[in-house]
Amino acid sequence: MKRLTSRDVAKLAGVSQSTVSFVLNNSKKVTISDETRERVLSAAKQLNYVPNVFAKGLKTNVSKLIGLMVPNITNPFYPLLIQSIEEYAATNGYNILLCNTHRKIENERFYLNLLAQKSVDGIIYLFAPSFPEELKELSNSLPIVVIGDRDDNKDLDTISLDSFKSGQFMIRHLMELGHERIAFISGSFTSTSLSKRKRLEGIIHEMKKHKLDKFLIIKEDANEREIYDSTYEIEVGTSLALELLKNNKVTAIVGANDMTAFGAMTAIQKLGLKIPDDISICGFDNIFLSKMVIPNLTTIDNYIPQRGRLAMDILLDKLSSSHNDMPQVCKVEYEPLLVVRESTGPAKKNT
Amino acid sequence: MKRLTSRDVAKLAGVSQSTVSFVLNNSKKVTISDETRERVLSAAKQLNYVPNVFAKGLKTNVSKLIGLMVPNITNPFYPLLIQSIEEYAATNGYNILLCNTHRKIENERFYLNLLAQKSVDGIIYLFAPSFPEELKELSNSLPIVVIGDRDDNKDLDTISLDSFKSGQFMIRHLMELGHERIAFISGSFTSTSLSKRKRLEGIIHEMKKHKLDKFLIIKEDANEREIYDSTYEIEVGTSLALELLKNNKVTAIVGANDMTAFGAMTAIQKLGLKIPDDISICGFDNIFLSKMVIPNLTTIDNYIPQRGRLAMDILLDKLSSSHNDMPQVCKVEYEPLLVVRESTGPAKKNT
DNA sequence: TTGTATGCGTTATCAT
DNA sequence: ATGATAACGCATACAA
Repeated sequence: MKRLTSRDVAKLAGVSQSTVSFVLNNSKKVTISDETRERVLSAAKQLNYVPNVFAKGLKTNVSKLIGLMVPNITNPFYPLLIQSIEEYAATNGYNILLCNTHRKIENERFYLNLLAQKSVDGIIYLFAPSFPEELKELSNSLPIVVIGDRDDNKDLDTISLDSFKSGQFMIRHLMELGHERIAFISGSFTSTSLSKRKRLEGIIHEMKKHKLDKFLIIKEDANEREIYDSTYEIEVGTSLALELLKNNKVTAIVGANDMTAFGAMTAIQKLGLKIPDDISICGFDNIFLSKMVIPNLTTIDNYIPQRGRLAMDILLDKLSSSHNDMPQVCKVEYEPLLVVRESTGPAKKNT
Repeated sequence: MKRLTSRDVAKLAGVSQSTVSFVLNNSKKVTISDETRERVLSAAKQLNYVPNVFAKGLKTNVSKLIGLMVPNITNPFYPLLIQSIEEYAATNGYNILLCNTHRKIENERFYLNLLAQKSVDGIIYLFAPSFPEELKELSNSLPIVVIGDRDDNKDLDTISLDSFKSGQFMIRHLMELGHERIAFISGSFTSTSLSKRKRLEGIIHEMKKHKLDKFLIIKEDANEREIYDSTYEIEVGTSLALELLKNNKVTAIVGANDMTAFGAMTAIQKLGLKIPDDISICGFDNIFLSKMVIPNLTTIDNYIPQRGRLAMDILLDKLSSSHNDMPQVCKVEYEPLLVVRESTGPAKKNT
């Protein structure tokens, strides 16, 4: 059973192989009589003909493949992003090549090489790339879009969201509720977790503005653990919160993200404290769990699906528009959105 | 800037193009002097030569691509599976082509065609395929492995786990704790959720064995909703549990999976009941969240990472072993493992 | 409007 | 041990 080719279709339809190619590609440069077109089409259907990607690619140099660099697929934040990208890609005939880096630079390196080999048509990064210069260079030959934080990189197309502002927004919200003694807890800052860092900077900036920065406590996990699943983020939240509340009086805890906030909630409940009566808690990301836990978590929405689709949109745009007519770098920034739920309330007065 | 080819490497190394091919592929049929080999290798490195996949594929018909059919990537159950598969695939030079079907049969159809076009080297299904006959046919030309439930399909390689037993195990556990009035709650059974159905069957079977089946209450969500993210499973758990507890006296609730169980926990807490003192609750899947919530959830472990790796192992095996020497169907079954945690306890006596 | 002919960059067979 | 050469299946410039 040998694979059938366009030549077989041609034979059945009684035309030449090139005519088959014209018909099947809807070639505009050539006009085909309706009758031959019909014959070719039905012959192709009858034989269940599927063009050979390799031969096609060899001529056209397009693979209809998009490489997707993901830091950690088990963190619920990313599947949402992946889903929106994948769905949109599929409807446009593109497939997603999944590259889960585990936030390790050597994996990123590995996949970058692999993607080059597979000659993907484009790459989407869901985190700040570790080799920006190299990617900039690469972006001359294939479109690359980064979904990440503001200033993740100067020279690449980026769909960003200003995490600095996210931090500010959250603190403003807490201050309006009367909170002054606030703690920020976070897992260790890896090189790829720019967002966390920026959130903290925003927080510090806002606290300073009101001369309250001496009341800010920052708890960061010391051990640089391997992050293999998001259990880590939750555990860190629990342990840091427990440690924190042993020695400090705070009226609000800000988690570096929702997962860490969940961990902290667990700790608080363990200690028999009430949220938000005794202590307010909030996170970042607005992952779906944040509206499922009790109490619902106050958080910052990052426009995940929207950004995913936009990234794919930009990619498709560059792919279609003959590739070299818009050399300028494209930057889009979303404004973070505060989502107030049940886990934050007025600061407890007496302490 | 035109792409460089093996011919360029040959020129630089001062050998013929075919020699380059021999060296780079470590061809066993031919012996190359160490000196030429060295020259070719260094020339390739110097030029940063990357072989063209299309040309290579055209000759060899291998893409080093594995299609991965996933029902719903936002359900935390799947990223774990995906991760183990992807990681193992990558170390063997294979890439994962992600196909998120949203549990819709038309998407599955769509992706199946797409995968054929991309000429993947193999396919892994993470759910019971909707077109088993077609896949059986397909499996003559490329390996297909299903990770799913026992009897998901007769004729395909399957890494299964007997969900019927899972149901039995759970009921036995609850009966040992003295529970007799038990409720099972579940989202609507779609065609692709065989596991849920089997779990329920196991539950019913075990209850019948002890003549307790008239004390079993089954709550299934009526509306066939579009499942776009796993929020659904949680919400269903909450609403069904609320409804259930309004009219019925039960001492234990079994969720169709961990997510649904979480939802039920939320409802129970809302009603001011204590887990497990007033009511026991348990789920299936042992997703990472089940050991993070308070109280920890009693559940059934499904050996997710192990099964993922095994699926990839089988695929790799079939890919390497010249493809036709083991025509028999491969079936592996894992035994479900009961994981007892805090959410189940002795049945409340007085009611 | 359709058919002929060529080349894309490999691999692999056959000479040398 | 190495080089010339013929496919692989398709797209496309050119001829008819």
